[in-house]
Amino acid sequence: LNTVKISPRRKKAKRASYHHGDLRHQLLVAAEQILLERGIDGFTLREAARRAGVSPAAPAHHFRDARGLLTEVALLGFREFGAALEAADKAGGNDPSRRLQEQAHAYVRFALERPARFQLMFRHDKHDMTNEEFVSVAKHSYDVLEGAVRAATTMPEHGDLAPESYGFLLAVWSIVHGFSHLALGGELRDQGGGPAGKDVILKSLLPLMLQHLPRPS
Amino acid sequence: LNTVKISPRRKKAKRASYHHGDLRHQLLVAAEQILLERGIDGFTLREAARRAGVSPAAPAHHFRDARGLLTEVALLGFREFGAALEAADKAGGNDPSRRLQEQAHAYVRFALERPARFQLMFRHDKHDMTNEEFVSVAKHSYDVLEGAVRAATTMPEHGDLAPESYGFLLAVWSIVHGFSHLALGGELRDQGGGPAGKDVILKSLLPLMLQHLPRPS
DNA sequence: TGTACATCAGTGAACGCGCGTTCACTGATGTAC
DNA sequence: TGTACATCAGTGAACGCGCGTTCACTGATGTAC
Repeated sequence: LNTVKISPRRKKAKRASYHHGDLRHQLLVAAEQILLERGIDGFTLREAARRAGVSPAAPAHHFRDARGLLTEVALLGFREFGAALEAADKAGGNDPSRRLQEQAHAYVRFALERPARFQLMFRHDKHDMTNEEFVSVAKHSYDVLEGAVRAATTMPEHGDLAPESYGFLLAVWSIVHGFSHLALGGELRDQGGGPAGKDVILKSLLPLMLQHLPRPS
Repeated sequence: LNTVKISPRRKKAKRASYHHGDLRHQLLVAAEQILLERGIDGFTLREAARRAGVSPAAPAHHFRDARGLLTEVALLGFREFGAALEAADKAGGNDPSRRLQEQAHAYVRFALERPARFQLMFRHDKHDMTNEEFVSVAKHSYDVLEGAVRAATTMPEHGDLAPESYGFLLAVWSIVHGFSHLALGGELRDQGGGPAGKDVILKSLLPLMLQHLPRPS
């Protein structure tokens, strides 16, 4: 009892052992906080180490380098993103149009709720594109969206996409991606008047926008 | 004659005078080259000075600091961008739908032809938002787009935008903005198969996408 | 047309900064017997 | 249950780097008379 209480080297909550035990995870958490607070270019490996309460050399035992850590954050982002799209797709039931609407909504919701991850996910200069797992997880998100577009345009599940379907896919992808970027970039802050917060935009304007994207024939 | 030819301090083409004479402009040119080659985060003021053949302290006589230079680049970008949108709008004649299509096309074309400017223009963390001229020039581009949307949705030229019109505006803006970002981010490189270069996308897919954005009522 | 002088637009050396990464190290943990 | 030893996951000091910016300076240019 006493030895525990008097044990040296406790600063805050206390770490029972010399080894951190959870450092890898905590570095990822710290990275995401930094991305949020300072933006992607404000990220530094040293700051992540600082927040995890560890020396600047410690992260090297868990990630090859700074880029390796960010790649992992982006990978986790795409995992969650893909899962969100899949869940939305399921929520759309058998109606291809609803599946698409749900996915579009989920896409924007993810971007607004996890801005740090979302923006990092598409900053290819910040991660390691030779990481096969990352590439494949990212591809999967794309496939989920493509699946709903195939259904909406009555295409078979495999084989080349017809040009019209590809155009349609691009239209949907562009609109949700563009809206997400505009919103995160603060581009919509001024215009539009009214009491519009992000929720209002999501709940009333997104459906309005999607009205303009009926599925072809 | 002789004095000119033998004049010292000529390195390459020759500068007749001690003063540079065109430094401000050349710094802007150099900045844009750097943005192109190294991306926005690869820009440094010293590198711009280096390319202009001048000491690192020289730029301070023309721009407050590094951010000031980038703000100027972005401002020039928005000027050209706004002009391109206006020209496209005029090219659409009296047909609101065509005016919109032309503007959308011009939007994407600008992004693909001037990627450095375009990406910088929307990176608010890199420029000085207290610069009134910058803000007003940026606003003007938005107004040009809004004008065509008003016409397309039979709204008066002034006064608040109806919610449906605003949704429509957001849809058009999002789609061209999103497409531009996806293309510049290399997101469309792999998928889609076929011989698709950027031109193909622009000429065949953009119209396809816009088909899905008929004007309301 | 000259001349005195103010201003302009450069130089180059120096500053302090925080960064990513490397290095030799060491105490803690896990494993084989 | 002990013990010997390999491996793991940290430390902390140090490295070299390029950056933005400041400073005192100076030669070139423009202006007033």
